[in-house]
Amino acid sequence: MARAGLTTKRLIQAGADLADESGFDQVTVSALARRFDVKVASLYSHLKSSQDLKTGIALLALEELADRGATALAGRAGKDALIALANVYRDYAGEHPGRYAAAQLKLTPEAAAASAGSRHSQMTRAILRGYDLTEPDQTHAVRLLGSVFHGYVSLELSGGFSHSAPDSQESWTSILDALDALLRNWPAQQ
Amino acid sequence: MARAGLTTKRLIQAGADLADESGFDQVTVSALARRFDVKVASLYSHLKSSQDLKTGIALLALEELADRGATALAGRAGKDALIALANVYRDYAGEHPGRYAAAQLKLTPEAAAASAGSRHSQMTRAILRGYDLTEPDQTHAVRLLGSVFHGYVSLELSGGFSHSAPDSQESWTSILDALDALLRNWPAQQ
DNA sequence: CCATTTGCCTAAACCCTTTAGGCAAATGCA
DNA sequence: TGCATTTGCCTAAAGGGTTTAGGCAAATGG
Repeated sequence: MARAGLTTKRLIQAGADLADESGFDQVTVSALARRFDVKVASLYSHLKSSQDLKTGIALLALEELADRGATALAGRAGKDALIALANVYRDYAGEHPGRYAAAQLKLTPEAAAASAGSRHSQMTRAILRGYDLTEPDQTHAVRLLGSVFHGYVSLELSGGFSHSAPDSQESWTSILDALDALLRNWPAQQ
Repeated sequence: MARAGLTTKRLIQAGADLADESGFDQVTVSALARRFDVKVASLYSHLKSSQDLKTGIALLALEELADRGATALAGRAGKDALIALANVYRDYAGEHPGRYAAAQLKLTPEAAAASAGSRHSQMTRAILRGYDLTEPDQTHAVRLLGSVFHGYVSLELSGGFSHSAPDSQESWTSILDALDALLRNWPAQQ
């Protein structure tokens, strides 16, 4: 009988595609086995567990996002960079909702350390070089931007802004304008 | 044999407690049956499905959050109100992580319409009465605040800000200061 | 070309979901 | 109080996901 050519990498890629097509909660070892037309148990030579698969998809998504971010930031600064990175998150979530959902998984400390998580905060910090913030405000601003990007995209994805005026795109643009203004005029310590 | 006295309401309450104790993904009809020392099938007289249970927990959490918000906003305006409502979300998520996770469930349009969701946007809008914003900026600001509250709390809950200086509380305070400043100086249309 | 490694298989145990049908406790009405 | 009805929890069973153990055949390599 011919072999299917399974590898951990191919399984995680296919799992990510499955997540985008059917939702991250539909990602199961069984569904993946069906997709490769292979028996379920066969996947356990390549995956430690179902959790392992999900973590793999999360790490893949974080890498892809970081790669896109790095490309988007190249040659940009200030508001330009802010908008570019913000759109990376929003567009990625729109194109890959399952992968994006996976990226929200709570990782174990080890997995988190091995993830592209630090690249993400580095990128946000890079944007802030175009503004005049010093520590600890810079860290506060990194956390604010992370919160807005993640919060907005996740509310948009769960349908919070649909079917109500104004358009989500309009709010997004306006919010990025507002964040830029805020970063240029970060309030002094109270 | 004595009866256990199950009702839909009690089941959903217990499910919410279970979520807070063990995580929302550990909420199953089976686990709930064990908690009441009852056979699994018995719960299906009170719950349509496992999904129904989860939706019920989400709706409960949204109600509780809205109730806390209404209490916190009473008699407050401006920055005071902003801080009070923001802390409602953050504190609730800290005290009830499982319930908070449930509240992020993507609801069906019918469930969403029957939920306390609109109370939440009304509360945020109420805060903005203390600032000088007119439509459509007010809606943009509502969406920004929703994004920051949800985004920050969810990043904090998933461990994003732990084990790194400065303290999360410090960033939270600073971010709320910054949002207040931003709302007082919302940039004019570009 | 044969030995070893590797990959996918069958089999089986365990848990969660959901429906169908039954018996006993609670309720309500005379 | 006594009986009929309703209601609540039960047993049974089917279906699907996870995971481990052990086996055979295909690929690999000396």
